[in-house]
Amino acid sequence: MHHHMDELLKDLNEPQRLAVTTTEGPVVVIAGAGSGKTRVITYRVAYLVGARRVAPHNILAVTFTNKAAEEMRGRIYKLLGTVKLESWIGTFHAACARILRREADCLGYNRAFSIYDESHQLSLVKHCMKHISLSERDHNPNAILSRISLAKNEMITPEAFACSASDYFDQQVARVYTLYQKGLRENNAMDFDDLLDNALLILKEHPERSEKYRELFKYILVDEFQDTNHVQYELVRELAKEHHNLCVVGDDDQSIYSWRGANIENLFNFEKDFPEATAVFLEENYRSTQLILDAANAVIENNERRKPKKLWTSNKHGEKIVWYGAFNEHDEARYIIQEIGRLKELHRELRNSDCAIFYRTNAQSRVIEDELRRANVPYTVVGSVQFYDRREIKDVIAYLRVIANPKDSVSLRRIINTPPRGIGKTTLERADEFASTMNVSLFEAVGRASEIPSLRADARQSLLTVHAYLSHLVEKKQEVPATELVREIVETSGYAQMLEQDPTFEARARLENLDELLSAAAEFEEAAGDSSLDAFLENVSLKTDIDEWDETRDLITLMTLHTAKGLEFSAVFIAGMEEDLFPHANALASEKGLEEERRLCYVGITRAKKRVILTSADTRMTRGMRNAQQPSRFLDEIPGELLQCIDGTHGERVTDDDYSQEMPAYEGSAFHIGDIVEHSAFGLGRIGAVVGSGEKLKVAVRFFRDNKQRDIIVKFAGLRKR
DNA sequence: CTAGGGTCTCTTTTT
DNA sequence: GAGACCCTAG
Repeated sequence: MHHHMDELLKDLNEPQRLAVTTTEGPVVVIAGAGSGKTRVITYRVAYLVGARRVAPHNILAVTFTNKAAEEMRGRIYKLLGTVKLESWIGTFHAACARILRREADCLGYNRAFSIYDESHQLSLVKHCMKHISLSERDHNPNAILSRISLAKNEMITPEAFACSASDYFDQQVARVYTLYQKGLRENNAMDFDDLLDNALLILKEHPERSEKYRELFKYILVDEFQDTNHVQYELVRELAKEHHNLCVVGDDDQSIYSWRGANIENLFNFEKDFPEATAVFLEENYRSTQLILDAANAVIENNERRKPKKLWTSNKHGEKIVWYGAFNEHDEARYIIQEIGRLKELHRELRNSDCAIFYRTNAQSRVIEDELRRANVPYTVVGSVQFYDRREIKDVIAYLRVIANPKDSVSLRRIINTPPRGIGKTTLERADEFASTMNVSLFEAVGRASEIPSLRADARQSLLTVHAYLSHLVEKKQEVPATELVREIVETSGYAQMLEQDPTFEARARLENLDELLSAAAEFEEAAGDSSLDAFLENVSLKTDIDEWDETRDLITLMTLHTAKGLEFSAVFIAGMEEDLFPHANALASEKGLEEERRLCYVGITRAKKRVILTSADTRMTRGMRNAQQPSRFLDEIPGELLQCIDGTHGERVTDDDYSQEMPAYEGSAFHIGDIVEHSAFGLGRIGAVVGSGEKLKVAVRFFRDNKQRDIIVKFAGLRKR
């Protein structure tokens, strides 16, 4: 060990040191933004290993993203120098998957189980709905899926759910949920929620399998504790039962995942559940200027449900926060780009990678990207269309999944006719039918196509051919590394051929992406020292958005506010500071929803070290409609003396010549945003959006009578201006 | 069975 | 404005 532990502790302030050295018993650390939370966690692990001589494999450290885990691993390694770390550092989902690969056979899964991401889940839900003739038109599969997921977050089984389903919607959900869960089992698959649920099940009901983990994890650390859900909390409690050395770190003001089942109460209740817990508060901020903290504090103070605290810093006061009110979203984007250029000229040391643009919804990135591209400014978007979300990548991965787990019929369905092999809807339906009557997997049914009399001869042959092809790969998977399998699939499945025949630029890009997938597999193999297909697939399934981000490149970074949590930048731009966008309309129904939006705003502001630039637009195109926007209430919550307001809607605008063409849709018409109009049936209202022209001129009107917005086609409605 | 075109829905955030 | 999905013609 090249650091003396005393030396190490000198890097810490008083409360940080307390959080690091209180190794025995439960500890809760309330760590404000920028208060050195990561430092506390890494030093704590280093301290456990270095000073308390704890074996690394006796430590379980749970983070929110793989990237955070890797970073932590790297930092600890640096602190300790020579010690090789074989500790369990990773996300909840990764840790659970690791346990389940070993133990899930006692729940009736085999160790090659597939992990279903959202798109798999959705296809399974749709498949189940079809089975019971629920139309997708009347029942939104996404809504059903999220209801199911929330139930699973609470460990509510399909049976229990069915019993308590009171309204029509829940009753339908219950039917789907039952089938869905059955489907997962038949496919030897688990979704993200199952990873947690099943791990907990083993802990609670299979002590013979789980005792060793309680024993093993002498020290447990949980980061971002405010974003844990019920099951995660239970998991941690179970695991800590033996040794009680549980340290949780979190910040109630940064809880932003309640929609995913996260329960902020976990943090509030910790001291009740563990009365002997040591509580540590970290309120000294090392990241931002005092002015930025003042603004952030002012915003978050509007929340009722929080532990009162106030961030402070010894950093200097700093520049005012800028609010630029743009004419529209293009103007907004151009202002941001121009301002980054200005800042870079002003501060020579400022790099592109010191600047970040945050937004509430992924859709907002498109316009910003367009303008960045137009201005030739190098940028990267974290999340949204990630690499592993691309169609061709998903297709090849689906092949791999089928090979790893032939029972995975969701994946099989995806690729059975990609590239086209003459296996259409009817053929697949018949194979499906056979599978359920014979009670075998779809894969097996395909292999026994000769026994399905209703099939046409050519369809039967196609099924047998694809089955033989896949079986051949299944046999091969033991002998060759994952990289080799990827190469073979691309080359021999006809997938590459299909793309090569397609002359479009897009097909070319897809081919390149497949090469990229090969590199990714090779890279993983090298980094993990594991060339097995299962390991590669697990790595792919549990990837998080942020994991793909390469911050060493000098690019301006675009991401959602959610993804931004845990990061810091010199200059932070937050675009779309408008009512109904941020705070988002869907969150406004409840005070709780609004408070979460506010926390998101707090997260955004506190990412900044030196500068915060907030922008809003007067009108914005959403879903092909131009809408009038109001500035976000969060702007009002920042004290005026901390704000420098720039009105971009008059005078010197950041415009561009060929842009002015975008507006004619309503320039010529008699109806404008903001106009008061009268409708024969709905009465008076105010125009919020105008789209189209001539015959097709359509306006969205919010009527005063019921405050509801309706799309009105002017020609039919005989709308009159007042 | 496939391809292509037209129609419809959607957008909150993601492990 | 974009992707998913359905329908229809070959």
